[in-house]
Amino acid sequence: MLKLTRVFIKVVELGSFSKAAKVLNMAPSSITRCIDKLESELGVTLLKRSTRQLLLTDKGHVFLKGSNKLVADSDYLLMSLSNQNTEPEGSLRISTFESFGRLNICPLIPEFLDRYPKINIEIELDNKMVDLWVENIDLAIRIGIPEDSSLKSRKLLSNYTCICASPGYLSKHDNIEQPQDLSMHNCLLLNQQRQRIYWYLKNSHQNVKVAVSGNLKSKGGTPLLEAALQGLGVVQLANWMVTDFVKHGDLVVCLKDWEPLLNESSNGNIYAIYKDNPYPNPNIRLFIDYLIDKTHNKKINED
Amino acid sequence: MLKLTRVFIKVVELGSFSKAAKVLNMAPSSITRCIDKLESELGVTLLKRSTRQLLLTDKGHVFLKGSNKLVADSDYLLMSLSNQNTEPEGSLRISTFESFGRLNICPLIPEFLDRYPKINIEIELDNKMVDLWVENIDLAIRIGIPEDSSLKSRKLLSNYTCICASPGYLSKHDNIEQPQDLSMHNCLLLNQQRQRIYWYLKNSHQNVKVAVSGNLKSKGGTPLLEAALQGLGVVQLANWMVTDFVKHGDLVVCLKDWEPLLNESSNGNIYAIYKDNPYPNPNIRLFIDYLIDKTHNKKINED
DNA sequence: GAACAGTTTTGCATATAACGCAAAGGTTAA
DNA sequence: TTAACCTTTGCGTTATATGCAAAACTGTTC
Repeated sequence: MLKLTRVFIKVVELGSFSKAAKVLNMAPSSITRCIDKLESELGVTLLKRSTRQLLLTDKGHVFLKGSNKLVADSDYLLMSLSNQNTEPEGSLRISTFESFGRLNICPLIPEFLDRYPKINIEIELDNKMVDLWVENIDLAIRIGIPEDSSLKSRKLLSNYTCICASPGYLSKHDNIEQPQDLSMHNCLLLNQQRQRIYWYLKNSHQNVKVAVSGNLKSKGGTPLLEAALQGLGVVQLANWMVTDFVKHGDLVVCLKDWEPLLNESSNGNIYAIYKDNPYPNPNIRLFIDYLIDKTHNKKINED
Repeated sequence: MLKLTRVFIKVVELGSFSKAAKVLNMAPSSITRCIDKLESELGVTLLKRSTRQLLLTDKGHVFLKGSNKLVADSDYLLMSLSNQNTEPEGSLRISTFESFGRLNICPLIPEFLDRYPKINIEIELDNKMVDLWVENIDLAIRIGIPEDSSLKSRKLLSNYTCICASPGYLSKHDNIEQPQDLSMHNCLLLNQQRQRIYWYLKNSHQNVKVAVSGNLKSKGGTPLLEAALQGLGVVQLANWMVTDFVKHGDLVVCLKDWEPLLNESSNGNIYAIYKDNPYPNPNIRLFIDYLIDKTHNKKINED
């Protein structure tokens, strides 16, 4: 029942069975069955379902409120069994991609360690894909959800991007008025896992995919940002990286009527990834909750 | 997990796998497996097991307390989904100290159950200090307010006491004309949590504390009352216990110009104690209101 | 120390539940 | 009306739960 309740909460949170299925690494049909079973056990209808939207019933609202508390109490109980009202302590090994770690995670660590001085954090900023099991990483911060079913993920924030260049670059090169124009520009390319050769954009009535190329590639955004600031080319970077530069006029957003995506279907979200371990290090949850709290309250340059 | 938790609670309550199996209509081996699975999921040992007895580990105690709360929350949530504004029903577990429960609570129960026939009451009369969370007691009746901040209390009535002895005892022993005289008498002592060795009295211009001793001690007032009636000694008991005996001359109040106290500063009040639970069993409030109504309208031998 | 009675545990076979794939059906915006 | 996306259903496979019977364990009594 508690597992079913967790599924229900995730479904409501994402407003979709299939989205919840992705996050929970389950098939959509299993989500359907879980909600069916929960409704059957409770004897009430929780959701008015359609393929396009889910609506909470009145009883669904009542149950959601109570179930959030139930799950929180359960989590707390589990945690109190491991910590026994002691001050959180122990180690936490974190891997995060460089730019996000440097700009958004590292600044949050001192306050966390002030709050929990007995916790030791080991953090690596690098842009290679790490195997959490092999390298014994407790927590990785990544864009997108890994397909590895032995890992769990929790969304930290969305990862909106924009395509921008410096005023200097734009004054010396052809105008960029539509996506295809990017082909004629030096595009600074983010390498992730495989070589990126397309940028994807969408607006209100179409999605396009543009073949792009350029003379600078990097797995992380930092070198690309620096190159763009110096007028080397056009770059697609996350808003949390470039917002301040845009504000100061060091970078100009191009193709404002289009939303750039990170792959064919989405702009990618940033997730906390951790091992699906029946005996998890409680500091993992502690740090994730801390991050969620910080990201939700501060809106780390998400939009 | 919730199902496993319910099995655990029943096992602890009955102190036996096989007894729990009978009540839950399961095979004993299934109980073993449920507890195995629960311990595995939690990563802790909850019970030291032998074929003759089960002992809760420290972590088992922690888990028991939290699991009772979890199950109560879950039950409340289920109940709030089904019927609202319908006839009160469900269970109510009450613990009260023996003498007060026998004399003042038990007589009120039949009328309460006549009024709410769908409620089931389980009441225990005993003088040990119960942990409401661990023993899953909905409502305890006690003298004084507990220091446990997870509990709430509501005053039922004051607890005036008097010091008395039987005429037979008094005719065979020295007069009791001032508090210090009590030291020379066999005083029947109420044990609560720690050994009582003083009686406290006050009048219009002074408070005194008298060291007393005697050859009979009990946690509850009933054995002391019986011994006093038979001339064994002097006793300090609540008025609601002795008023009728005083009226019939079976007991004589001593030191009428002094008011006996239960501790250094007060005579102690009687409180209804219940868990500070955001989703309380509504029957608790119902019963407390009923008790308040009865005690205020009837003045249960309060003075 | 041995016998005994009651209890938990283990091995095993069977029953039940969970799960994902693929196809069918439903919904809504264009 | 069509297309895209989503939920649902049928089905086969896999995983888990369950009870029976026997073994092992525990504590009391003689």
